[in-house]
Amino acid sequence: MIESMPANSTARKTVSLKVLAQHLQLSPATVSVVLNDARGAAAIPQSTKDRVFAAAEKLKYRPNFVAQSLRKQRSFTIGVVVPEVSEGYATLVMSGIENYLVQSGYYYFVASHRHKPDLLRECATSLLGRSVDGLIAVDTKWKHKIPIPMVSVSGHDEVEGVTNILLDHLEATSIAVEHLVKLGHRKIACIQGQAFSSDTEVRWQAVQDAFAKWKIKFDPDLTAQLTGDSSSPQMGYKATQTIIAKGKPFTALFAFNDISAIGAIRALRESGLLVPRDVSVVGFDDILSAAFQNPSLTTVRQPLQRMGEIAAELMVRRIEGTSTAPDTVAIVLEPELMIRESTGPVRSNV
Amino acid sequence: MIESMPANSTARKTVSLKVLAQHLQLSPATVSVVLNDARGAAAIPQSTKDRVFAAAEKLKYRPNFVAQSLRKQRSFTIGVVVPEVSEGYATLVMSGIENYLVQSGYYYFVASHRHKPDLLRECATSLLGRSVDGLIAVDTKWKHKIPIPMVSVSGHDEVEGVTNILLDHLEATSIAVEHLVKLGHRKIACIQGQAFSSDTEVRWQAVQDAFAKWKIKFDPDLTAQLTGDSSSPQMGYKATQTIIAKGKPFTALFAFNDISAIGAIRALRESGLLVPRDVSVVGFDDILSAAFQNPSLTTVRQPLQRMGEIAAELMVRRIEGTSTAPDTVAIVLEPELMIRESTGPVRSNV
DNA sequence: GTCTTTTACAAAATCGATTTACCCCGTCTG
DNA sequence: CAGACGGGGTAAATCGATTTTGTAAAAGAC
Repeated sequence: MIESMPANSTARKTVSLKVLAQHLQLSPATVSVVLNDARGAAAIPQSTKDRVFAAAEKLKYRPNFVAQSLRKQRSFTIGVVVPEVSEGYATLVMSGIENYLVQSGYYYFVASHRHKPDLLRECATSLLGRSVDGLIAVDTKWKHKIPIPMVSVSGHDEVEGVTNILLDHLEATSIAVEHLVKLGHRKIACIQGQAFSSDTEVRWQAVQDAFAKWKIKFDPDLTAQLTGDSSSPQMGYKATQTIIAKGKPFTALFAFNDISAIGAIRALRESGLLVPRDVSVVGFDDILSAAFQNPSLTTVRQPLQRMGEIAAELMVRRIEGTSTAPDTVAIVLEPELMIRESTGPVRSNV
Repeated sequence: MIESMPANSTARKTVSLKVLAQHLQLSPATVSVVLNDARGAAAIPQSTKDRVFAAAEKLKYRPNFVAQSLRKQRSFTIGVVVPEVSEGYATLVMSGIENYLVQSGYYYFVASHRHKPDLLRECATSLLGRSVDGLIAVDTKWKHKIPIPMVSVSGHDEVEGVTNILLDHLEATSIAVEHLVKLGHRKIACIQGQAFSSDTEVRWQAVQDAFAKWKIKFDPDLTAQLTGDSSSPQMGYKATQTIIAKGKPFTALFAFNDISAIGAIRALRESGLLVPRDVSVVGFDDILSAAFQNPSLTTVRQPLQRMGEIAAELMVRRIEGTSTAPDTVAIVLEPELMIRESTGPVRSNV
């Protein structure tokens, strides 16, 4: 440290408003007003404005985001709470959220709670502490009211101030069951979601309704629930094994989601049942790899990416106060049945 | 607005340091010193400290993060740049990054560039503008020097100040080819990665080396490159079709990654080739669904989640100045061959 | 008993913006 | 010619912390 710092040091400090103003022989206030075209900017002559813009450009002035946030009490950041980052469901929604947010100048923090209630509470408060402008919860049960706007994707709890974005589950299960029924299936096994999943209860109720509607007899022995808190196909694999172990015949299986359907197909295959020859399998979600399974998966498509986009849009609208809708409202999206190879007509000679 | 605000309004402002101090009849400075156990706290008697802590607890004082960031010139936020959010590769790395970051009190912004160079530049500057403390690039080619610490996962460019985390590609391709050779394969087709993928070049070179090492003749006709900028299996499907169309026989296929391997299997099946009976297929990455394909995928496992964790750890160490390693350094991880159902011995009667 | 320390705090500067409230000067109006 | 008005700005407050510096009073040293 004997030598003095060379003048042309590469460690160029970022220019602040103050140095920009000094350089212009103006006050920071004026420069700020001009750059933001704030009220009062009308009084500044165009010549001065041009000088300001030119200098800002030349010195590459970028307002400090943190300082701006502090002053404006807005962070242009929203928190996204998901069960797990490395999961097809959540990432599709996140991708939709991002699509919308980038174009609106927002960023987002992701926090995952791994289905642990205390972790959920913790990441909520820690996001709040980070001054996010809003919270989007994905596939997460949420009971509390929070002091900032909140949008919930596939949350089914009605909480004050929370906008829900959901799939039409009645329609979803109905078209799936209808598809199976029209293929001749009557004995339909079911995989129920994990207790912690926000869709489990609603979807299960909808399945019962669809069974009733299509006059399918409901058999508890043809049902198993996903266990464990991972989202690996392993869980669907195990669930299917327990159903098979009961020994009751069935010709179709309606899985809670694609991940479990994939595991189910493996379990079926290992016990000598071919899909779709012996058992037709229907999944749920239409994750990216569903179309490329072997056999490719017939599944109920949730427009997950779209749901993310809508969530983000609603969020931004609520934050910026341009929302016309009441805060607590539900947006219902329609499912689409993707018919692929994993379902087929029931074999009459079995 | 005629009635005055009720005293028990639910709109409780968050308590700032100032109101906490007022409540304690102390100055903000003192309270801050106590709460942060800063130098000078030694002089404060325990009784006062206790009062401060108690009041902070009672009023639920949470320091304003934005204000803290502004003052400390540290945002405890790092930027993560990925090609695409909804992609198995990136999400696994992200999940590892998150694992480490939460426990260190950091959050992260995700920005995706969809392989567009201008978008990449843009999201870099916009993250910089958000005052992130560091940048982690995942599967992204990076040429520029930036004024903050940077860690690159699977980046192969040597840039000053950038820490690289990479897989031992020589070993990776070697064990894969060895596996195929030992099964009797000699005619091995290859799917090359997209030009924009950061691993493409290195891996391709490594494949050539492995072929030389195991004395496999390299045939350009048994090679196709992934096209398009999506990461769907569709690309592997098309690539495989072009290889098949050439009409040259082959008994094994080494795909650039699992996604393309999945598409490849479909293309093979559609042209009447069974996996692994007629053609063995090896993937790369070991994404979550690889084990649950049908047939399950033999693949070279990259410890993606671990790589994310290491990236995050290095990043935090560099930010906090506790890194012992030089900034520009490469961490090399070892691959693992996951042998599953998609590979088998070559049939002698073909 | 004076001088120096230590104790126990508080005032004020700072981080980098935004925003409110003025101020000065010239011109126009009555 | 006094007062109003508008053009062209600036000083100072503010957001909510941290940090440096300062300063009374009490305690200890000699």
